[in-house]
Amino acid sequence: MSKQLVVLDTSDRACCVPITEASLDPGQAVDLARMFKALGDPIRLRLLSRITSAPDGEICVCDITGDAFDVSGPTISHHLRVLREAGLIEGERRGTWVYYKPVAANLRQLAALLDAPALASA
Amino acid sequence: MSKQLVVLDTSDRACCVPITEASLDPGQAVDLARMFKALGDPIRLRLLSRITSAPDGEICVCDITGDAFDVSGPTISHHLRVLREAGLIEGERRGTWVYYKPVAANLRQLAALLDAPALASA
DNA sequence: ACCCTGTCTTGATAACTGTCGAATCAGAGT
DNA sequence: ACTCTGATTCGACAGTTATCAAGACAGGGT
Repeated sequence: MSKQLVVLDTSDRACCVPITEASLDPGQAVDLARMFKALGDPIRLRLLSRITSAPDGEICVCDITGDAFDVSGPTISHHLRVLREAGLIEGERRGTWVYYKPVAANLRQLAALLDAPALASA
Repeated sequence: MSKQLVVLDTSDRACCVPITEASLDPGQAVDLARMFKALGDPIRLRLLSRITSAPDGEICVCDITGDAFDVSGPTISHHLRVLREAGLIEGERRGTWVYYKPVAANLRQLAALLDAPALASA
């Protein structure tokens, strides 16, 4: 269960090249789009923000459920699953609680793709 | 017609702060999510790549329709509209043809949000 | 063995999205 | 005016997604 995208980076340099540099390979675009799509929801964006900004580098689900998020527990769980299957976070159960932490490599890959020095003048 | 997100940046510093730094404001999350969602489709990602990597900084729709994209004209048009309404590109008609170019400020804002130095160790 | 709390899965439903064909609009050139 | 080409909008349909309530699973404590 729990298929999970790890780092893509198949052809050593294909990853981490800004979109300004060349037309995106169709196959790569699918994987990248899955990650961006996972970010394309306000609740997931806030969840990821909470996770990445956690002091210990990880956060307990118990600290987000029923909090400022006005959605039910299952819905939170669903969004965490989407983020996890997109490869943006990863979770681990420790006793009663489940902890999530970001997958930095993939987050940085997205940032690099959008970081467009050639666009500085627009 | 054609509502279009320009730069968000309402509270001078709210923009461009990495998600690692603080929990995202719910209102901001909505606007940011709309941009990420626009990137969350392989065809749109490839379209944006073509637009941002165009030599002249802009590209004619006539150069993408019926090209390597195996979707119909109306579908291309639909995706361009989504990108435009998200504030990632902007279009202009010149005579018979329509040209699109990226909105660099908003693209850079997304990159900055994901650029997470604090995550370097993961 | 039993419950209790935390988290996830299932099943259902309403809303949204991607896609196409057909129709429409915008300009340019006879 | 008419037509031709490029681009968009409209209407419809299949597939996907967000959400919740109800139920299931995992571990810890009594």
